[in-house]
Amino acid sequence: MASQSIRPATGDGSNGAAESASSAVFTPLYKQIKRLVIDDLDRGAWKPGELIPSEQELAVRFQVSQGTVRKAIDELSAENLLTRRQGKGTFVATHDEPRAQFRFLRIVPDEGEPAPAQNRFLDCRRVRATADVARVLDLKTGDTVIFVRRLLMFGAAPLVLDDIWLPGALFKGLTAERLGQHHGSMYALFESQFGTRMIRADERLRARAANAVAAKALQVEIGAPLLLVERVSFTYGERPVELRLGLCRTEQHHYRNTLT
Amino acid sequence: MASQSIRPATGDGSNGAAESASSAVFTPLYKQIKRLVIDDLDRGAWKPGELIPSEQELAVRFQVSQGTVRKAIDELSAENLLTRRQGKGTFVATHDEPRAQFRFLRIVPDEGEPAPAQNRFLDCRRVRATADVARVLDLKTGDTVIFVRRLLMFGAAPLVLDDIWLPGALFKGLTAERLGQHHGSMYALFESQFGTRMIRADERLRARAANAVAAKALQVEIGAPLLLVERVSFTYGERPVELRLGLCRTEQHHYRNTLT
DNA sequence: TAGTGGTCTAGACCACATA
DNA sequence: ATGTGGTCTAGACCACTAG
Repeated sequence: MASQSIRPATGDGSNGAAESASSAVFTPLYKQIKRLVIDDLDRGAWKPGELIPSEQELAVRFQVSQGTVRKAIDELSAENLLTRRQGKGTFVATHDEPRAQFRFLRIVPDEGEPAPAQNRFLDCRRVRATADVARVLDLKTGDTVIFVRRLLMFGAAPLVLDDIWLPGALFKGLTAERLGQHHGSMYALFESQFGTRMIRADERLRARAANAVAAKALQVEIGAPLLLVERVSFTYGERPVELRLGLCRTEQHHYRNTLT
Repeated sequence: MASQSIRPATGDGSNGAAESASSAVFTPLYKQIKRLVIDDLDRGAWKPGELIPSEQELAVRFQVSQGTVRKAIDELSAENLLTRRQGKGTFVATHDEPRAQFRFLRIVPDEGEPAPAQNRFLDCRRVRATADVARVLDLKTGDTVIFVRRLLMFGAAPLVLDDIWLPGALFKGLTAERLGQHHGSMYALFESQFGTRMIRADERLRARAANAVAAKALQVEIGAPLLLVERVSFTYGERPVELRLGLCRTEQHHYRNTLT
């Protein structure tokens, strides 16, 4: 199965693949393997947290050497789609593992260790997508989307007010109750209960004065400076699946980032 | 040269290195090679932009296979310390190449392409390090540091006000004049004229109300919300070499980030 | 044509986890 | 003992650059 233009095992070291006619662009074998594995992940052949076949098994399946499979998995591992565990095998990455806990939560306290935050869900309902929301989520204006308003608390102190929009088709049955019952990050719930895994996000950060709604929720004065985080999250295939606008107090916390 | 605990070319596939006594921790050969190359970069054996020896030559020098050198260089390339160019060779990365131009400049316009920004240097002088500055830069309180105040302009509009502190010992002779004469990024000047290359930076972002100084420089009202970016930059060996506090207007621009 | 990095293979052995 | 990923080698050929 799943062996499109992969080379037919010639035995020499040449690349007998990715060549159909004349002006075909050169695509390395391991990139093709990578693509096939991503497609399998996308269609849910293996669920988050599950063990995928061994390198040797994939090598046989795809009719390439183990080293070529290895290079493909190396990249998928670097992109946080897969997780390697020596002696055990290779697993589909998940938002549950503590290692990935703060990958999508960049707000941390100025002093001390990042403490676990509590969610308070202020709203959760089905609405019609505005033109803006529809454009970002690649939907049509008026399509059903789920709107969630969440207050993130660090202890007793309100820290972030998030407005979140999700495609209704992917998140049927999402309610404030289910959100409240779940323990762990929202993305962990999304992947385990709705089969949608967030693998990348683009963010835009700005400073913005608190409006009335934000001021009340975050317990600051109207006009107080807040950090606005606009996030679009993507699943496999660069498909956008979440729009999130977060307003954050930054007197005792900050958004951390590393430039490399 | 430079062949410490590297294996003495046994010919089999085993790892004859990194083993001195009994409870020695295992360190892969390619990690050792990587370390040696970084040390060479640190001591300036090859300057930014220069060609380093070929993989084959390094393999002979270090008495390992080309594949092992390759893996070391792969990682250094992924960390932006080296740049590979097929057919040409491997080069020391530099802040001049347009590819790396926006690696340390995350402020971009909401609409349209990132336009080149102009610098206006408001101040540049030698001062004594305060306790805070000394701690961050790993100096002693009272040590000489260079203080630079810069206004970053997008066209005629002031965008970012940066206060920058640099270790005096590393940047002797840095003046507003030399800063003004140089075309290109500050980091490009630092690496070409002072031999200090920034390879990583940690940032903390907050929202903050404009004070009198910032309001005047950025042409906003006092109290207007600004994005505060606190940056500590590092050179080889995790040595801090720059503290930067930037205040940024974000009505028409934003700080972009990608979570992966 | 020669030299560089890029890909691919085959096989060996090491480190780690589990039974 | 077995199976997994992790490292290392040796050698071949491909893609790209430049003299």
